[in-house]
Amino acid sequence: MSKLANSDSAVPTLAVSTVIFTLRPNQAGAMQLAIALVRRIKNPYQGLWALPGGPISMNEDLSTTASRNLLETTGLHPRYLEQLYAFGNLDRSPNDLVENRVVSIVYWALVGSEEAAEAVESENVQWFWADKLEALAFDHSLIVEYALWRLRNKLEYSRLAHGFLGERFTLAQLREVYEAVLGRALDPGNFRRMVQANGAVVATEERLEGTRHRPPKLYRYDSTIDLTDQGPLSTGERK
Amino acid sequence: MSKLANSDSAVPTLAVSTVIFTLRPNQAGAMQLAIALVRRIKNPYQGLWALPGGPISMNEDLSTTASRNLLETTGLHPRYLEQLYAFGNLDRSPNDLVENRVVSIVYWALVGSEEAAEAVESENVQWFWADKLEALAFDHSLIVEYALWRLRNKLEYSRLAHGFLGERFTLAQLREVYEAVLGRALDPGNFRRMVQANGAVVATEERLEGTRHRPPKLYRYDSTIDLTDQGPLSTGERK
DNA sequence: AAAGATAAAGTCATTGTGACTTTTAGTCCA
DNA sequence: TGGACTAAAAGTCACAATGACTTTATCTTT
Repeated sequence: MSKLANSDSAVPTLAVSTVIFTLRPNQAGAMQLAIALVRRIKNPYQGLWALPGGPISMNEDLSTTASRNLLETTGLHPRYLEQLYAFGNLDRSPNDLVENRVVSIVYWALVGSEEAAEAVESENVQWFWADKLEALAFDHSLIVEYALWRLRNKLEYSRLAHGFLGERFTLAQLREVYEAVLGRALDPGNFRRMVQANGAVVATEERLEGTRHRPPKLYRYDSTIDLTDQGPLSTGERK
Repeated sequence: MSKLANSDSAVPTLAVSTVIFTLRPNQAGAMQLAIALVRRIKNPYQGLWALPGGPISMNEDLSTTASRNLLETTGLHPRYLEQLYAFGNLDRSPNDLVENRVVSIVYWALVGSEEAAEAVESENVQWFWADKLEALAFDHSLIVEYALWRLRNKLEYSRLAHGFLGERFTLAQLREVYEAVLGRALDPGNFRRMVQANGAVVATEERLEGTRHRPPKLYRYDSTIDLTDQGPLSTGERK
């Protein structure tokens, strides 16, 4: 008798969840793609890891709910946020719980590396490497796999990498982001050519000092481009 | 006091709508992209045209709800069905109706030309040319615009055109589908080369007789590929 | 001053593509 | 019966994009 909305009117519950990506250095010092997960503290799937999320709010846009929820559970501010998919199939919950059907509108987010380094990591909130995830609660493994695919695709014709980096960065750092997300090495020369032809990134006068080799130029994004969201709601050009 | 689920527990209503595409010959006999719309018979927006849709069902997958609803309101069977986006912003309804917030999970569908020709067209269900739509109810104009963009994009690296065509077709017919969807003429020679390089389409032994010129070969799709859906739920390769 | 390292620029072959031409194989009509 | 007509089908050419690779430049370290 605890569920108010769900018990007799029998409509699915609406929830918003988010797949949170960042880049973190591994033991070897190389950047690697990581995902923030929360531990479930009640059944079903108690003890397993799952995507952070929560119920929808009556007075918020969906994306606002996603980013507020993300902030509340992990303390993180998304640098990029986009809707991924609405998951609502009947078999999402264990068989004996079909009465508690949940439709999840899932977003995915990027968080800057610096912020991710400072943040959280409590008993029940932790970072996991994206390429070796254990089995997650519900259909969340499937969701993460799909989010990974979208991230990798979108990286190519978008300036998504900005979501991981600071204001100024070297081309080697930018390439490291691409390599970490795509999971493979890229040719430095060809990468440079590709980035410069694209035009979204411009060189500054500054250089990164303190390396033990020729100091690389620092670059920045063209700005004048809002990163957050996309989707059908943007008024500008679609890309 | 009419709304049961919505009055005091205050959760948004969940609905499923669908953007239904087909190709129909215009006055000049050329194929053109069309969309099926239904007329609203009550407020808000009474009398305006809108996307067909309905409430979610407790015992159906989202895509099943979409295709059932599509069949019930228009009599059409979708040849292709894919989730488009979940629309749930606060400003979707007129200001005085924010209490009745609706989150719409929108699908888009393709219907074969022959079936579309036979079907419906009643007082309250009609086909409209996709490129000259009047203003629709709610945010449905925005939704249709986004669906059009997705259709045009997906056409390129997918065998979507099959959703409009029959089993066997000439390359000229296939090209006509592309031209209608993309809204521009394509070079016949280059189109032939592109399709054959792609490999999704194979020639049959048959030819289309009865033309007043050299009879073209009939082609068919490679089959072994299920067209319906895609999205994160497919087990096969992602494309 | 030489070694080591990466930045930065350049080379080369292959592929994909838009615009266009030529050849082929049928129908239509005088 | 034969030439006009039409679109199918194949081919040509120039150019842009890209993967693999080489060369040169510029800094730090020893």
